[in-house]
Amino acid sequence: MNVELRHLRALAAIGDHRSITAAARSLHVTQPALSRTLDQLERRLGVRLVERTTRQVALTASGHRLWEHSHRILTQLDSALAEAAQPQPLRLTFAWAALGRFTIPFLREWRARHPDVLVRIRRTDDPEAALRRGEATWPCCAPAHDGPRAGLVEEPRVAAVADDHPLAGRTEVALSDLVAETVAVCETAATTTADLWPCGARPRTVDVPGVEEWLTSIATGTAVGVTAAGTIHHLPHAGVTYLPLTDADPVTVHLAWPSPPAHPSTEAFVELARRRLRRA
Amino acid sequence: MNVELRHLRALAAIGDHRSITAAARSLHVTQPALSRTLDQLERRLGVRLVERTTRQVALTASGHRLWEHSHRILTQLDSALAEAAQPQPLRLTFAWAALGRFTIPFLREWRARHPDVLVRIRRTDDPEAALRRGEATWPCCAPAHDGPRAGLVEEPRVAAVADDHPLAGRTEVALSDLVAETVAVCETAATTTADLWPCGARPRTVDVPGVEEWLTSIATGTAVGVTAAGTIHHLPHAGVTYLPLTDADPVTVHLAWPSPPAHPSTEAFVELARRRLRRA
DNA sequence: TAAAAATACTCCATAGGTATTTTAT
DNA sequence: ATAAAATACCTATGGAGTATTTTTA
Repeated sequence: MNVELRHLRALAAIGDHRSITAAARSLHVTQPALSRTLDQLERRLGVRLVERTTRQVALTASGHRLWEHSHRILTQLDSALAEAAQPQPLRLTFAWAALGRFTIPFLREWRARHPDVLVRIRRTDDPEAALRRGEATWPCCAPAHDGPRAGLVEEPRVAAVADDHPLAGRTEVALSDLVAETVAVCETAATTTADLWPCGARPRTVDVPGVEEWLTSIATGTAVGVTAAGTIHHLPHAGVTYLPLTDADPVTVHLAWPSPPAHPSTEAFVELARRRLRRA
Repeated sequence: MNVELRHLRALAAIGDHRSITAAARSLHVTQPALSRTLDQLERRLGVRLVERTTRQVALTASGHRLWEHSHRILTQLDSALAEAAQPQPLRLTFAWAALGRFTIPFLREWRARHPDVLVRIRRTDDPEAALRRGEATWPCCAPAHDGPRAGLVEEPRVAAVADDHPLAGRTEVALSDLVAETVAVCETAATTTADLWPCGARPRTVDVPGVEEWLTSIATGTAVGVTAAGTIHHLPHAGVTYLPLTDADPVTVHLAWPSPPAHPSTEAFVELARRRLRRA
């Protein structure tokens, strides 16, 4: 059964007007053409859809169902096409901290230079997956990614502990202060693992599936965390205190993008990021 | 933009296979044909959907969105057509009591004689509207309907009062017992109005929008109701007591159907109903 | 250089138009 | 008798095939 959109449009209009002539007018075709289109649809489905005499046009049970479905499907198609025809936003995905304190100024500059290319920034627990699917145009912080990427700003690391944790009163901590703790590590987008500590003097770790669970386990005192300083600005932190980690190497924030680029402005975006944020 | 289903199918397959040649194979068309179809779609939308070189095919941001939407729309279309191609159930709609105690035996006989024509029976507050739309094939109890109809069984009327109403202890009531009460009358599908009482000795009435509200207003003691005896079997009646109404004329239950009939078995159904249920 | 996409061209299937006939009220 | 749907016939658009060229990894 080789049904085409014109068949759906035909049934939709005929059901609306309860008249083939009137429906034909509304579709800007002639009455015989529409008559044949309806006949075709019925033959291809093997079902009577419209009960018609020269005086009266009425939908059958099947026709009524398909009439409703046709309207729904045509509406969905219209919005899908309208959406596709519009310029798509450049999607930027991050798990922890995007570009830290540089995020806002950088996006402001982008907007000034490319006012027509919208950037939509969204947090997700698994930016690598979004990158692989080609869905998110731009995950940040993807150290394990083997596609094209650019190392940008360096962020100092900070420790995250519960507000009522013994360390919370300190003004700063060292790696050695955390060895006796349990450190929460995000499974899909970790910025910090036990490798940060010298071999032999590593804390216990516990895997958490996402940022939400990472924060919760810290706020409840189940674990402590280590992350990039930018996280402080990008995540809610009720019940969590962040402290500078004095002796840990900084994190390098990477920008990664799908190859080939899903969005036409990809190259321009990378270029601007490189110019403004390289080893800042 | 004159997009057709073949464009959606093309994009769906190309997105799946990430190759025009492979997608063309799966669609049983040649590679040049599919190449042109994709090109057409992009031109008609004015948007690049697939970033392609001779070695690599990848969806753009817009292409990815439309690829997903295409799959969804095509799936919906398939099921809509499959549903339409199947024989539709004969829909029977009622507001209060269908055919009362005859409903089950009658539908059993129908099923024995027409095992291939399913009957779906559904309650609604406004069967007349369903009938006008041609959606429900068969509302019952439509005394005001001016289309084709058949008078079938006669049902005695009963009074409905709250369990804790003074009349609830009686074994039967008369119309005069209800004159001092407020009678709830359904706006869209009333079987009983104040006309039932002799002129000059009529009770106060209150309009309710549907059966649900009718039951509630009775159970809470706000009003009492009068309906056909079949209602007792077809409606839940927590908190409501039904009593025979000794001196009221019985209700004639009608069968009404859309003209022309939406379902091909309409005539057969009416005929059987007439034979079995006329003035039963 | 090899594999895949794009282009050139040809053909014919069919959607849609005009003219006319049939049908139901 | 009249208005609307169905049928007959014709035209031309454009979708799909074959053959070939172009491109990139």
